[in-house]
Amino acid sequence: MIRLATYAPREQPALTRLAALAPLDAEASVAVATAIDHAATMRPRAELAVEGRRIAGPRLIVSGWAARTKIMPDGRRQFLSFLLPGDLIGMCRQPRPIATSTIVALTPVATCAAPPADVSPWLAEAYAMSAALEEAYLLAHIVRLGRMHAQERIADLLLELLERLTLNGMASGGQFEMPLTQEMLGDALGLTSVHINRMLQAARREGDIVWRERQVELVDPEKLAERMGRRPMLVSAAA
Amino acid sequence: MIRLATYAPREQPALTRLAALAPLDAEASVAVATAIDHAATMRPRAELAVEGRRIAGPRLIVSGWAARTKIMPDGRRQFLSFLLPGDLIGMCRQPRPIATSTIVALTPVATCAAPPADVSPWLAEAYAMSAALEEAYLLAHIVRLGRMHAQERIADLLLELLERLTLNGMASGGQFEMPLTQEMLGDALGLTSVHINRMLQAARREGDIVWRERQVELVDPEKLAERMGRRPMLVSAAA
DNA sequence: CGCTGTGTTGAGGAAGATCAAGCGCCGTGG
DNA sequence: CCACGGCGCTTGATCTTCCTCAACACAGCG
Repeated sequence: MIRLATYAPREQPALTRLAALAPLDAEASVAVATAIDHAATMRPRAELAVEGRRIAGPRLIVSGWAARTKIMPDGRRQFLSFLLPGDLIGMCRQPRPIATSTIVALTPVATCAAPPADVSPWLAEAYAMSAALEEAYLLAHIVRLGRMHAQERIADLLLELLERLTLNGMASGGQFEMPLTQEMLGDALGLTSVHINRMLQAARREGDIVWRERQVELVDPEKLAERMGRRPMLVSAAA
Repeated sequence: MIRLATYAPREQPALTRLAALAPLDAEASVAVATAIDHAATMRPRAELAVEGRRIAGPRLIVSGWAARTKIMPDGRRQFLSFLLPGDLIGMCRQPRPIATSTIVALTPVATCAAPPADVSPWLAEAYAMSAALEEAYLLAHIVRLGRMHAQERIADLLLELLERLTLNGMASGGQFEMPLTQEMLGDALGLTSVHINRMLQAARREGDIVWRERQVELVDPEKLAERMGRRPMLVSAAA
């Protein structure tokens, strides 16, 4: 299902992801690769976009993790989604390039200008797939928050992250590097970090996940996904 | 803020909304009005779209309420969003017209084919605004589910509905007709109908809302919005 | 060396779920 | 015409999940 095009070396997650979303031709691959060469990096906690403010232009995440966030007047914070290498930001086809949410870097993040879609129809296709996936993940997040218990929320989110990181080549064998703190996980899942901690311990005790030294392993992703009634997004989006 | 164009009679909420999103010219107004004349109606519980299945084409809600839903294998149900007169469905600019979620009619619903965007640049503009608003409401819903208490969720959702129904002319003076049952409200807000019931009573006791005979009145929407740190979506989207 | 951020643990409390029952309303069918 | 059943709303009792507050261990880092 996940195909690696000739021009998508494993070493470059952003290119790997786009090539997996659509079979990029040479023009597209070169455009993306050269764009990546001109990436700029930001520190953790830096804001890649601010809600209500104009966006410079569409950008591509080259490395690092970021999150779209909303902060309530009393300080409560909610992560709307995570942004991983290969994800696009500010791709509104709208005339008004206004950010609908604030985006904050969770780790050191490198981004580059996203090559315009008219470089190649395949690149445009990849962008379209990316946008469709993004919406699908937003909807999945609503279900998580609305109808899942703490343990389910955690498992479901980790499965999503595994899926996405597998797509861009940053995960394999159910294992990936996890830069998120338990507090960040809580802010994404509508829970407190204390509760996240306890539920993670339970999951570890039950042998579902192994988590040490910033490395997460989902012991049996298929079984876990089955238990949650989860299907891979790409299948449903591309079917 | 909400302007009524010459061609948007109060009697037609769908047209009213589109005209409020962008100043429609005669071509656009006529196209929409004639499309509305060919609306088809469906019964409650009928499905306007099914997740993973192809969509016939973009459609415009003419009257009635619908909801995007996800149902988990064990029967848990989550409403992703509500669809009101003037809302569009199936407007994916994607090559693949696949529904990302199931849409079910909550009341008798009339829909018509959405006039193509190239009828008029103003109509295209209205569609773009509509899409931007839809995303903004999705994000707001995530915050509701993730970080708000039951009472806040209810108040916030009612404020959103008031805002949207005011935009299409179906509400005035903080008052509108409410076809949703308490169970539907629960399915949208990630709560049980029992708890919705109790929280509604509390809100009534405190004088925040009046709800009888399918009519909802938010006694002081501005104060309520202030208390929740809520701003009108259109302002932030169009600023 | 103290500081800050992250993970961990405990005790107690509050929000919301679950289970169960009853009520009023309305459409349907005898 | 009335009995019936279904649906939506309401209420009570009880239980679970998750939060809050607090403290402490540990590591990296200036």
